[in-house]
Amino acid sequence: MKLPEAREQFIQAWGALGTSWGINKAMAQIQALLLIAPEPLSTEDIMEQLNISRGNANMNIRALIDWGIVHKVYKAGERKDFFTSEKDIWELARQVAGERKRRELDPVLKMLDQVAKVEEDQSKEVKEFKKVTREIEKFSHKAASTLDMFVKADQHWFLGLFTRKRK
Amino acid sequence: MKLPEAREQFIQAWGALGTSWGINKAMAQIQALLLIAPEPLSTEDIMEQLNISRGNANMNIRALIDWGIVHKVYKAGERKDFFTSEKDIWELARQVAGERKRRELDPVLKMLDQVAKVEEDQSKEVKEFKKVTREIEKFSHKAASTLDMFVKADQHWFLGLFTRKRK
DNA sequence: CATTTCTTTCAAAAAATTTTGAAAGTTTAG
DNA sequence: CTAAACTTTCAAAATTTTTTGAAAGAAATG
Repeated sequence: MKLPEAREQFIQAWGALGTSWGINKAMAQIQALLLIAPEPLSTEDIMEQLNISRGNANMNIRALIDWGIVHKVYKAGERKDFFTSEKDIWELARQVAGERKRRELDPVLKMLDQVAKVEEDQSKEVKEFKKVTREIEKFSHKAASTLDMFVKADQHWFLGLFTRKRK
Repeated sequence: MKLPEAREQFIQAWGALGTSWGINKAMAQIQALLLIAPEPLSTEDIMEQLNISRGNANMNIRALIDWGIVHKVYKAGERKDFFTSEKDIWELARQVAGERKRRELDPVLKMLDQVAKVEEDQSKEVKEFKKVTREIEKFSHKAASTLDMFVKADQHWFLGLFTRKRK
């Protein structure tokens, strides 16, 4: 297999994966492109390689920067902005996990806290509602602290966790 | 807070959460509704409570059944189909994790295996491509086996894993 | 086996999301 | 300060996804 074909496959698959995780295709593909690029790329490089417009490229580069996984790089003697992706896959995962927790899990926790205030009574509707939401709350707190741990942990700890012999 | 308000909040939030994880709103909301319903609901119940069409309800109920988290229930003396959600949140998480692994992670592993065949040469483009994809492959295999473990594990094991004192 | 009840399908419509590109804004160089 | 280089914005267009609803299909009833 030749590089251009492999590249194409990689970028397509990364885009598709992004899509099923609620990340738009262009954003995922830009990230894929930057991941495998040995040097930082300019907006124009990205536009050309992925066949997208300037506006689209600009918007999604900013979104990636907001996620903390793409960085602006200044090249000496160049006026353009250049961009690189975080290349350490563990760091990438940590960053994404932290952001998604903050953006999605934290609001759920807040909602669960709110709905926990529903008045207790004898109806089975309320009983079931309370039961289920309480369980989700417990689970979510567990998930939240697991994620926090992952975000703070070093790679070695996490790797060791699952290879440790189970008694 | 009264039940109808809490219900509404819960269903809305669940729908929004689904949306940012690539699950359509109706599907997530149906699941939320079934989760907190003390008794199985019919398609009509769901249509009424969520204000959605018959086709929409039917489609998404089937999708939830495909995911293995909603089940058909036969009620004695009733001709209609009734539906319940899996209520154990751990089982729910396991089911979803297993399905997403199968649908999304496995194809990525296949793609990585494919692109690993790219011809080695001296260009830094190929070198970087190989380096990054190899790292992603290692990470993905780790993720895959962690998910497999989670899917097979009992709740207690997983809970214990993260509360165990770290040395 | 005809009728009623219920479920499924799917083309068309609606809604949501993404993309474009041109104009406005900013920064840098001379 | 002026012009050129570059970046950002955003309304409109394109695309994708979701939803609708009516018609066709199945299954149960009497």
